[in-house]
Amino acid sequence: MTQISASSENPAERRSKTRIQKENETRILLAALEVFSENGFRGATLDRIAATAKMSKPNLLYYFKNKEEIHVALLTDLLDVWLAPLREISPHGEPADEIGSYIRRKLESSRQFPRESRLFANEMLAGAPHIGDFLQSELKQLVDEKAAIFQGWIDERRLAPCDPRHLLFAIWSTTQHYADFSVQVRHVLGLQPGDVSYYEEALSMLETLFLSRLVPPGSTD
Amino acid sequence: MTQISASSENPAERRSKTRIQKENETRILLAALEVFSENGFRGATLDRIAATAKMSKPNLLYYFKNKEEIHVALLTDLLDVWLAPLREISPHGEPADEIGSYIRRKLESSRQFPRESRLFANEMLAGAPHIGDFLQSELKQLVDEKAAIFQGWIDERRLAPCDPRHLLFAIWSTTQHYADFSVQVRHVLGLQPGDVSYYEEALSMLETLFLSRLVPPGSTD
DNA sequence: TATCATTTTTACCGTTTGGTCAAATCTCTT
DNA sequence: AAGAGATTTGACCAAACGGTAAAAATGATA
Repeated sequence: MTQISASSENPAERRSKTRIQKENETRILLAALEVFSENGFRGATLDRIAATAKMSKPNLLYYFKNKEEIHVALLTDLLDVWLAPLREISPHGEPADEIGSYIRRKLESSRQFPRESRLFANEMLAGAPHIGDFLQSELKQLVDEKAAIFQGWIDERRLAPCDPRHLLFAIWSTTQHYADFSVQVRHVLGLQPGDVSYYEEALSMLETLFLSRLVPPGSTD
Repeated sequence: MTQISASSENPAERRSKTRIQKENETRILLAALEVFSENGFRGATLDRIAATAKMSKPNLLYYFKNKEEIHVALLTDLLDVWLAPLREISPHGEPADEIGSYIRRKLESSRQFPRESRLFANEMLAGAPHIGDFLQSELKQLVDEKAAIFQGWIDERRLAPCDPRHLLFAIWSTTQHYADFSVQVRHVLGLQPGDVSYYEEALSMLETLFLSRLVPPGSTD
């Protein structure tokens, strides 16, 4: 009697993945990330994903049963990456340290995972049809939790009075901007297509903005 | 002899537009803005634009010769809206006033034209295939000009030392975020789909962030 | 009201798209 | 080396896609 393997003809439902299966799923997801992050869900095509993955379309559909399933797999992976920096914010540190290191983590995430960031941005622009539930439940809950930390600091006069959730929005937008709008950043700075040297200047700017004072006290202050 | 009208069969090339033509072009552009801003150029379809405009597809193509021409028309209109707030920055005002009013203009622009903002964002995410030239020439030039103003203020110690162009990036990202990521903002804040009441809190946050001090001076500062 | 230009519709075309199927090939184990 | 299972491919399909042609309907004007 041979070893029992999953009876399903669908490789995704098999108990343990083969070497080839692991390799190909990785290749597909990488190619899909490239295509989805540029054109969004509707603008992406299976043909382009297959071509990018150097694989025939039916072969691609042997590993993922349809377009949506690939997209969901990418988004699922993405959400962990997206949340990780936020989770690390601690109520026990100094506000300046905690906010500063959060900004650094977020900016580093933009540099390391620009396509993931654009995938997320595309999903937002489309009205978050696939991750609306996540935003309303998991993310909202985590934001509420971290906002409470900020509010504690505000009450202790260790942070300027402000809406903590909007402070988070400001950190998200400024850091993600360098991934999502990298074309614009490069064009305006006069850099070459692949050049990402602006991240150091970006960090410097964001630390000035969030942790020190941009406009000195003056007559109109 | 009857009045000479343009001999072309293409309504776009006629000298003066008829009432119906003006109405229908407006309807089409409005519908196209809706569809393009949600799904990007590739993700949008003529069928959906036609349906949104309550018009048959061939009728739509009677006014615009193809999909790209509609997109170009939208982007052309958009760029003026996008640049307008930036142009107004003056070297003669106080830094805090100029930056403050620029933020207010930008944020107001996000509130009034969220779909235009998302259209722009979609174009960026796709790698700016249609407006890359604009970014490299017109926008870069204007940014350089305004950055020089900021640099002047920095030299005069009226603004903290920072890269002026990254300061502009920070203003762009934070203000546009409220249009581009409005779904996320609403979900995190627990607001209803149409609710845009967060713009007042947003302005308050951004004024605190850019014009005053977020983290008070402390031991770790 | 007759006329002519403008506008709208119906019917269509070739291509692209998401996806299926069965046969062929490959890989791994015995 | 053989058999079973895993993988890959080519041929195909229906629907959606961008777009066209020509006729029909409407509007403006004399």
